[in-house]
Amino acid sequence: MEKYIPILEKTQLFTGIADGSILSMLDCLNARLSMYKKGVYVLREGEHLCDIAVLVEGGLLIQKDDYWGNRSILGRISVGEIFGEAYVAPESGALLNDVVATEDSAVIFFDVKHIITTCSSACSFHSTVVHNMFFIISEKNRKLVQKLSHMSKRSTRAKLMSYLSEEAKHQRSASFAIPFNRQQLADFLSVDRSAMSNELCKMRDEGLLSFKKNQFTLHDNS
Amino acid sequence: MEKYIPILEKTQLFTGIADGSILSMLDCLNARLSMYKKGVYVLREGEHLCDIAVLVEGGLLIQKDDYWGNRSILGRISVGEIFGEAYVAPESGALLNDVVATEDSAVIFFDVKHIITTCSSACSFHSTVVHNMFFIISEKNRKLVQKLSHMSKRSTRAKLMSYLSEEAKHQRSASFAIPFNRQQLADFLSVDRSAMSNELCKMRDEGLLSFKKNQFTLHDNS
DNA sequence: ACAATTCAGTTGTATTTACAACAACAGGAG
DNA sequence: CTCCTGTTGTTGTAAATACAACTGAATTGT
Repeated sequence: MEKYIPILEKTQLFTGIADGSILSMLDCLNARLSMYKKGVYVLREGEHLCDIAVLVEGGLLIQKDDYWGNRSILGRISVGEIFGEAYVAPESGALLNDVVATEDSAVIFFDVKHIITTCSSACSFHSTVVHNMFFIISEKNRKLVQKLSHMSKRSTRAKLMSYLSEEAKHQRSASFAIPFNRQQLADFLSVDRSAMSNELCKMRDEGLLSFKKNQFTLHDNS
Repeated sequence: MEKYIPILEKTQLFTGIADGSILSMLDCLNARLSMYKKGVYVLREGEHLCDIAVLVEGGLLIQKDDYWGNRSILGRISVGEIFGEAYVAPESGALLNDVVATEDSAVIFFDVKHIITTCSSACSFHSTVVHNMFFIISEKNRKLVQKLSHMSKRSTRAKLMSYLSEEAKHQRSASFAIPFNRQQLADFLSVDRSAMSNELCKMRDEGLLSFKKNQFTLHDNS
C-alpha cells in the first residue's frame, strides 16, 4: 500500500495533509488495498458499502445493465478520484450501479465511520479530510447535474453538443480527448450507438466539428 | 425569522442541535430570510452563490429553460430541504439552474464560509452541522443518480415505470402522490407531455396502474 | 355564477431514433 | 503474415417520439 502514498498525496481527498502524515492515517482510517484485473467488477449493484474508495491505479467505469442488456454509463473514475461517496449516509441503501475496471486497477478503501468520527489517536487531520470530502461530494453533485443537463436534451445532436462543448470548456481547449469509445459514449448519453455515429458524421460534414478516434475538435462557426 | 425556528428544528440540517441553540446560531451563521411570491425566481442560472439555502415555507422547482423554450426540471424542493449545496466549493462556478417558487415561499440563507469555518464564538455546533450537511449532500447525490437512472431508460414507458416505482418504494405504498402535474412530470423526465399522457393512459388500460390527478396507484401483476 | 385560464387527454402527421445487419479498418496474438 | 477480435461507420426499415391542434374538464378569480 505504501507505494501508492505519492498518489494519495496528490488527491483532492488528502489536500492539506502534511506529507508524512498519510502513512499513519492509513492505519487510523482502516485502509485496505485491492487489485482488480481489466474487466473485473469492483462493486456490484445491490451490494452494501461502508467505505469510501480511492482509485490509485488504472481506470473504472460506473455503469448499470438492465434486464434486457441495455447498458447505461454513469461516468468514469480516473486515478486520484474517489467513488462510493453517495452511500456514506447511514440510511443510504444498496449500490445503484456496478463499478467495472477498464484496465488493471488498484483501489484503496477507507472506512467511512473512521473518517467522520474523530479517532482516539492523536491524528488531527480528520477535520481536514471531512472538509475535503465535503467539497468533493459537492463537486460530484455538480457534475451529476451537468450530466443530467446533457441527457435532458431532446435530440441526439443536442446531447452530443451539450456534452462535447462542456468537455471543451472543462479542458479549456477546442481540441480534446474524451474518455469513452463510441459505444461507451452512446451508453453515457443513453442513445443508440449507430444513430449517434451517424449524427456525429453529419455534424462533421456540416463543419461543426472534426474527430479521429476519441480526439475531438469543435469548430468555431462565427 | 424567529417564527421559522420550529421548522428549522425539524430539518435534517439541524438534527442533533439542542433546541435553544438554533436562535443563537442564526446570528453566528449570518442567516438571512427572504420571501418570494408564487412564480418568482429565487435564483437564476448564471448567478453566483455563496450560501446554503433552506426552504422554510412554500415549494420550489429547480429547472432550466433553453434558448428554444424547452424546459427541463431537475427536481422539487419541499419545506425543510436545503438547496444550493452543489455550489459550496470555492471553485464551483455559476448556477446551472433556475430556482422558482411554485407557491408563496420563505427561504433562509446561511453563509457557507460561516458554516464550514469554526467561528470564534462559543458555538460548539459547527461540527454537527457540517456532519449533517455531509450526509444531506451525499443523499442528494444518490437522488441525482436515481434520477439519471430514470432518464437513461430508452422509452417513455420505461422512464415512467422507473420513476413511479421508485416513488412507490420511497413512499412505501403502491398508492402515492407525485409532486408534479403532467407538464412538470414530462419536463422532469424529458419527454413530450402529450406522448407521455398517451402512454400513461395506455398503461392504465393495460392494467399496469391507475391514477387520478397526481395520485397514482401501481397494480400488482403477479 | 360566470368568464378566463389552466390542465389533461386525444388524434394525425412528420420527424427522429432504435434496431439489425453488414462493411471497412485497426491492432494484437500466434 | 494471417487470423481473430473489437471498433467505427453505413444503410434500410420499423417503431417510437415530438409536434401541433383541439376537446372537455377542472380550477381560479371576479
